Amino acid sequence: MRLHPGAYRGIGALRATAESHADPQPAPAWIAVGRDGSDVVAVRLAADGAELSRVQVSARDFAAFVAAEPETRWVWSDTPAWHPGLLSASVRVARAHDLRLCHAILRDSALVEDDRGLRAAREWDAAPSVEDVSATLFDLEEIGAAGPPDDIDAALAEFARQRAAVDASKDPGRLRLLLAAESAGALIAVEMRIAGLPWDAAEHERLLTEILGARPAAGGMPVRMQELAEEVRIELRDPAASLDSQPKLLRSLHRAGVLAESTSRWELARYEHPAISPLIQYKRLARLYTANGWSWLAEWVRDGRFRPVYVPAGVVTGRWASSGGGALQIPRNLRPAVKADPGWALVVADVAQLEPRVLAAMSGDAALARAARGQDLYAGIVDSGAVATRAEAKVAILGAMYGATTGDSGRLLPALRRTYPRAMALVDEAARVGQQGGVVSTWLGRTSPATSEGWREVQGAAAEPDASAADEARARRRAADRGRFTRNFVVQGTAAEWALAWLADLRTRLAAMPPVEAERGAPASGRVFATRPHLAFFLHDEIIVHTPAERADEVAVAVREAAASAARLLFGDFPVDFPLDLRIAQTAAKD
DNA sequence: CCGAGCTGCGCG
DNA sequence: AAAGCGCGCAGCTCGG
Repeated sequence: MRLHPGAYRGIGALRATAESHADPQPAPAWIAVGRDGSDVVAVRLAADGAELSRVQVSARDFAAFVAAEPETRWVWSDTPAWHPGLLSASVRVARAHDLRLCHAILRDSALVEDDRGLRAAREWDAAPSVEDVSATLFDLEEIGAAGPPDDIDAALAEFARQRAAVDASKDPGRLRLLLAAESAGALIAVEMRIAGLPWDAAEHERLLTEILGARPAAGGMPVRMQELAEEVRIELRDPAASLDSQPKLLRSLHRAGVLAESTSRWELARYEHPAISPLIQYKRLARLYTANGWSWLAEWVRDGRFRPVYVPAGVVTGRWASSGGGALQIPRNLRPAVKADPGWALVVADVAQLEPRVLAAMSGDAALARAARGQDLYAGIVDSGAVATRAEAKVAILGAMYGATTGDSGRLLPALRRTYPRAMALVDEAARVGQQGGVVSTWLGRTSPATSEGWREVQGAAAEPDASAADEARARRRAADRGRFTRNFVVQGTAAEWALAWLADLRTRLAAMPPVEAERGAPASGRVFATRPHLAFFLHDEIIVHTPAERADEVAVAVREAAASAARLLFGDFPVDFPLDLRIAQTAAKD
């Protein structure tokens, strides 16, 4: 699995960071920073890592110091601990190296030959810093404890370890690319929280009232929910039936002759009973009410912006997680509330079927890549004759990536194996390795966690001569679970890398666009972003850019070019498309 | 009263 | 129609 030789051409910031000190051209400088009381110590580093100079800057002068070094690559402990302060001073760095995130990658990467130094540096296994101090007194202790070390000596020592690990690794090029993309993502995560997602609270309330009925006066349930609950109780002939407690509801259903084993929607739907339909409706509304109702709106939307905390690499596969506000779960029916400011527009884009396309590319499966040539990969699979319908193609591909063994999906896998042997071999091999306790890696070298002690104990117990049938069954089950995890890891993780490259490249393109006049700005987006297009949302394979309306077409081009760059950066000239569904609109409503 | 664990459901 | 991956969050139950 060599990286395509052309992979580093033409990609701006990512490329510059990725090539780093191996580049024969004079590269932009590295400057590592650390805190010393309220001052900042900045150390300029030569290409070989030697210290060139050291200065001490007061906190108030730090932003100006950074602003004077536009080409510099800043090496810092943890992006949330450094970037917000610069942004609030209207300074935006082009490139950074996030020591905490890069530590986690290199510590576990199978490409790193000797990870002993990194493993010993346990202080870098810290959780990310929490920079928002609008916290309660109770939370403050946690904030003090959070984050990796932020002094200059720790930063320099860790940076030296990381460079040595990369230089001695099996594939420095890939790892540099991954570290650059990860660090760019860390910048973007902070920037998107500060800019926020433009959110029309009035439209949100209108939708709530339309769906749930009038807002309760004090602590009560919305009207429509009350009505549905009443209807359920009447149909169950159980005036006291509780709809919000799973065990109680189950007992009520049983008394009414509905012998469901759970109260989940798909199971209830199988029963014929007049209480079922209003109950399912009630549950749908209750979900909206509790997860994204008026309380959510009051807590999370300020000044027309939803500002979640994004957590880069919060998922082991490298996907982002989020903390607070459920940013990764905004329900489709609330998307009309995502609305551009007056005079501004949204550019909403997502990649159609990102994961199977990534699988085609990383496995070098030309047949799957051919099926992926058009806008709809599933239609392409039908055309290849592997399966009969688009629905089958979808369930088969998902099953291949998730490790389905039964049902429609499992039944279709043999056909998929015949038609796409290389793609299937890649995921099957990932599953085999994981099942046997090994680790697997993404395209750029992020590696799955080692087995846990508990997992190894279960496997060990089953291997004993006196192991019971139950021991063996448990071990087989746990091994299969892990196989499905590693099978999915390589695809989900590589898709996350593609998305990071897309984001990073787009960020650079947007930053290069000329600003609009201040009076046409969007002040709620923050000083740095108020007058120019900026990323406002990211979710695995989807981005939303908030832009002055007259720049929307230009932004759309940039979004497409960034996707093409990401594909080239990861997979070189391998012929696989990553087509975007892209629209320019006032709202993010899905059609 | 608090926290862990479970269930169910939203997103990809 | 609901098996197979990854999450976060709300509400409930139950044990301490």
